[in-house]
Amino acid sequence: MAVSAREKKSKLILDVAIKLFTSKGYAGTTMDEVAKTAGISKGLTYFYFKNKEDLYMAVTKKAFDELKSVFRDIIKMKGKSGLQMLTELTHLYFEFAMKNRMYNDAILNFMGILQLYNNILTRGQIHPLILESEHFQRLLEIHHDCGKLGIQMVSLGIKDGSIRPELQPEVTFYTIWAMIIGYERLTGPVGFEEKEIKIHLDNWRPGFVKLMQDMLKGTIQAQKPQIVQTSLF
Amino acid sequence: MAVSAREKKSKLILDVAIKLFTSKGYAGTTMDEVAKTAGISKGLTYFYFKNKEDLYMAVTKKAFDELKSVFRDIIKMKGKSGLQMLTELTHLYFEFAMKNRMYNDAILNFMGILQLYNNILTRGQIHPLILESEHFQRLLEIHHDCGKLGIQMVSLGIKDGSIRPELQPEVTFYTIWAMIIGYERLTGPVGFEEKEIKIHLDNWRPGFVKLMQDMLKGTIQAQKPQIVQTSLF
Amino acid sequence: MAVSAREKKSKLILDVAIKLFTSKGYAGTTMDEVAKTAGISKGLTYFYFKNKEDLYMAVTKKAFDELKSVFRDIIKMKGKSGLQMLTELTHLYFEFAMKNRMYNDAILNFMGILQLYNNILTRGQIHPLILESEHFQRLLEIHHDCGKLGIQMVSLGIKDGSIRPELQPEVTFYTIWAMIIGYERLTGPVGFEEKEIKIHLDNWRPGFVKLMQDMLKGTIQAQKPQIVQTSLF
Amino acid sequence: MAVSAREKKSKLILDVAIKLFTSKGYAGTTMDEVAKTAGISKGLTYFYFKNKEDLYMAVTKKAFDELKSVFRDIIKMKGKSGLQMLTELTHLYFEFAMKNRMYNDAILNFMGILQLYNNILTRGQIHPLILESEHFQRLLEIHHDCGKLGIQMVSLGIKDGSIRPELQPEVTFYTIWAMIIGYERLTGPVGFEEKEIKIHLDNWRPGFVKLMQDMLKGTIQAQKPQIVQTSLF
DNA sequence: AATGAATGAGTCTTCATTCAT
DNA sequence: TATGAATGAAGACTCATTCAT
Repeated sequence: MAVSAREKKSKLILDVAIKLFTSKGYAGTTMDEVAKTAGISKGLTYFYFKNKEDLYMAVTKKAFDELKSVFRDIIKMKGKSGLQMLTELTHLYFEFAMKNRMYNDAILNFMGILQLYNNILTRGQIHPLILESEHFQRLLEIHHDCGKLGIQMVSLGIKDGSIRPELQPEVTFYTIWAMIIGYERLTGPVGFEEKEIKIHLDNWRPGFVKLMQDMLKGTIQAQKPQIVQTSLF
Repeated sequence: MAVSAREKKSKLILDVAIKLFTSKGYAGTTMDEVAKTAGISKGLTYFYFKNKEDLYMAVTKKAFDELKSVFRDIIKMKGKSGLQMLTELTHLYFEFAMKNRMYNDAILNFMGILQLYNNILTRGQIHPLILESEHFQRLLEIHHDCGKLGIQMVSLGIKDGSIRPELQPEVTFYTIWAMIIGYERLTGPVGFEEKEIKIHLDNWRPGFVKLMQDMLKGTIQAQKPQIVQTSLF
Repeated sequence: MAVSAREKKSKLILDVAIKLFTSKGYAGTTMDEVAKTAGISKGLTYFYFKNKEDLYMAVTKKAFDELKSVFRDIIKMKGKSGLQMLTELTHLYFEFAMKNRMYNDAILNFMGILQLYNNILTRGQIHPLILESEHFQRLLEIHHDCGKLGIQMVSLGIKDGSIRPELQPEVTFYTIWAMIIGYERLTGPVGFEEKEIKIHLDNWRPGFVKLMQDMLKGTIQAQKPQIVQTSLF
Repeated sequence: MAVSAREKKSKLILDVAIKLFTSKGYAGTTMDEVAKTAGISKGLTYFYFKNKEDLYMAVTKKAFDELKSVFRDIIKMKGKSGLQMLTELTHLYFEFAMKNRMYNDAILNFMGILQLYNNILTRGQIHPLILESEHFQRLLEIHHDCGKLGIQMVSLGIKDGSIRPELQPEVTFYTIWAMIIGYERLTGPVGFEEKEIKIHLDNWRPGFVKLMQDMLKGTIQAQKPQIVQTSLF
C-alpha cells in the first residue's frame, strides 16, 4: 500500500474518532465503534494508533492544527490593525469552539495535562500511555505555535498604534487567550435562565469584546469615533 | 443514630471522595476505593450517595460552597474598594484552584454540563443519573451565588469610583471570571519551559492582574498613583 | 401488643407484599420496598417473616386460601348440578387468575416446587429457606383442599346425573383443573394477533367451556359408533 | 473463522446454558458459570449473546424448535388418524416436558410474557432487554407454528372421522394444549403422597388421556339423552 | 416490638487490547 | 496490511440479612 493510502486510512480513522468523540465524548466512545464506523477492523485501528490514548492525542494534535490555521488566516489578513486581528480572533475562536466543542475540550484537556507535566512531582499522575504517545510528544513541540502567532498580533498592534505601547506582548496575549477560554466555559452559567441575573448571551459577547478592546487600547481614542478602525477597513 | 452522626458519616465519605478524585481523577477512582478508604462497606457508600455521579455532584456542590465562601470573605472585608476586592478575588481564586485542583475541575465540569443543559436539544446528552441527582438540582439553584457576589463587587467599585462608571456590572464581572478561569487553565502552556517564549509564571501573574485592573479602572484614576494596589503587590 | 394487633401488622405486610409482587414480580420486589410501602422498618418485616422466601410462601398460602374460598362458595350454591358447579368454577377461576395474576403464579410456582419435592432426587434443588418456612409446611398440608372440593363437585355431578357415571371423580377433576390452568397460560399465544389463526379470546372461552362440558356429559349426538377410535384404543 | 465454527461456539454456549438453567434455574445460574462451564471467557459469552435475557430467549427459541419438531414428527406419521396423532402428541409432550423441564418452563414463561405483550398497558412490564432481543422478536414470529400443526391434526381428525365434525379445530386444539400444559403442572400436587386422595400418577395419565379422547370423539355409549344437561345449558 | 444503619458477597456487564490466521 | 474472535481484569451497583440500640 502506498504511503498516501496509508495516510488516507489513518485520516479516516481520525475523522471518525473526532465525530464520535464529539457526539459521545471520549469515555463514551469505544474503539469498537470507531472501527465499525470507519468500516475497518478493530485490529487495524490498533495498527494505526497504538491505543485509545494515542488516538486521542492525535485528535488533540488535529485540534491544535485547526486552531493554528485560524490564527494563521487572521495574521495573513491585509489591512487589519493588531487590535482588529485580536477582535477577529475572539470571534473566530468562539465559532471554532462552538462548531467543534470536541476540539476545544481536547485543547483544554491538553493544557490540563501540561500543568501536571510541568511539575515533576505531578508528572506521574499522567497516564503512561499518553506520555508514550508520539502525538503527545509532537504536541509538546507545537502547542506554543498559536501562542506565538497571537503574540505577533499584539506586537503588530503595538507597532501600528492600535494597542497601548506599554503592554508586554506575551503577557497580553496570554491574558486575552485566558479571557477567550474562560468566556467559552462561562457560556454555561450565563446562558442559564434566571430572573435575578440580567445578562443574556446576546449582551455578553459585545460587552466582553468591548472590555477586551478597552483593556488593550486604553481610553484615549475612545472619545472620538473609532478612527483607528475606520481607517483600517 | 442521631442526625449529626448521619451527617458526619456523609461528610466522611465526601471528604474521602474529594481526596481520591483529587489524586486519581473521577474516572480513576472506584467506589470500592472510596468505601475502603473511608473504612466502611461499599453498600453504605451507596446508602449515602445514590451512585457515583451523585457523589460527584455532591463534591461539586461542596466546591461551589467553598468558592462562595471565598467570595463572601472578600466582600465582608472592610476598607476595600471594589477594584481591590476583585484583585483580591483573583489572587484567592488562584490559590483556591491551586490548593484543590479537583474543586476547580468540578466547577468547570459543571459549567460544561450547564451548557448542555441550557439547550433542550443537547440536554439529552447529560448522563441521566446526573439529572436525577438531588445535588445537581441543588447546584442549579445555587451556582449563580458566586456570580451575584462578584457582580456586587463591581457595583461597589463603580460606586466608590474605583471602577469606570460606564461598565455594566454583570458583563464586567463575568468577563473577569472568564479571565480567571482561563488563566488557571493556561498555567499549563505558560509554565511549559521553552526558550522562545519568555513569559514565566512569575511574570504572568502580575501582568495579568495589571491588565485586569487597567480594563476596569480605565484612565480616569490613572493620574494619581494607585496607592491601594501598589501597596498590595 | 395484643395478639390481634400482631396479626394485623402481619396481614399488613402480607397485603403489601401481594400488591408489590403483583405489579413488579417476586424478583423485582425488594424487602426494602415491602417495608417502606408498609410504612414499617425493614427489621420489623423480618420479625414477622423469617426471610423473603418465607414471605412468598405466606403469600402462596394466602393464594390457596383465596382459591379455596372460591371453591367453597360454589359448592355451597344451592340448586346447582355438579356440572353447573364445574362450569361456574371455570369462570370464577379465570376471574380469580385475571384479577390477581400474582396468586395464580404463586400457585403454579408452588406446584412446580411440589414436583421437585415429590422426588427425593430433586428435592435438594429446592431452596433450603423454602423448606424451612412454616408456611411451606402448612401448604404441604392444605394444598389438596381445593382438589378435594373439586372432586366433591364431580361426585355430586355423578350423583345428580349431570356427569357421566363412569368417570372417576379424582382423575376427572384434576383433568379439569389442568384444563383451566393451561387455559390461563395459553391466553398469551391465543391473544397474540395473527392473521392466520382465527381464534379470538372471545371465541375461545365459550368453545373451551363447551368442550369441557362435552367431556363430562358425553355427547348425545354420538349416534353412530365411532369405529375408527374403538379399533384404536 | 468459518461461519460454521461461529455457529458451533454459539451452540456450545446455548447447550451449556440449557444444562445449567435446567439444573439451577435461570436466576440461579450466573453468566460466569455459563462461561466457565463452556470453557470460554465471560467476554465471549457476551460476544455471542447480548445479555442474560438474550441468552434465555435463545434458549426459549430452541425449546420451541424442539417442540415443533415433536409436532412435525407426529404429523408426518403415516396411517395415524387425527385422534391418534393428538393422543400421541400428549404422550410425547409429557416426555418432552419431563426430559427437559427447562424447555417447558421456558415455553410457559414465554407465554406469560406474551400475555403482557398483547396488552399495550402491560407491555411496559416486560424487561426492556427481552424486547430488544432478536431471539424474542423471532419467537414472536414462530410461536404459533406448533399451534398451527396441532390445529392441522384436529382438522385431519375431523376429515378422517376420528374427531367429532362439529368441533372447531382452532378452539379444540388450544383446549387440548391447555390440558397438556395444565397436566404437566399438576404433576406436582397429584404426585404428592397423601392418603386421602387416591389418585396416583399411574392412574392419572391414562384417565386423563381417556377424557381427552372422550372429549374429542364423544361417547358411543351415550344412547340415552342426557336430560339433565340439556335442560341446563 | 421496632428501628435503620451497616454489611459484603454476589452479578451483570463493559471494553481496551491481543493474536492466530 | 487486515481480520475479528477471544481475553480477563475491572467496576458499578444490588439486596437479603443482621444487629446494636
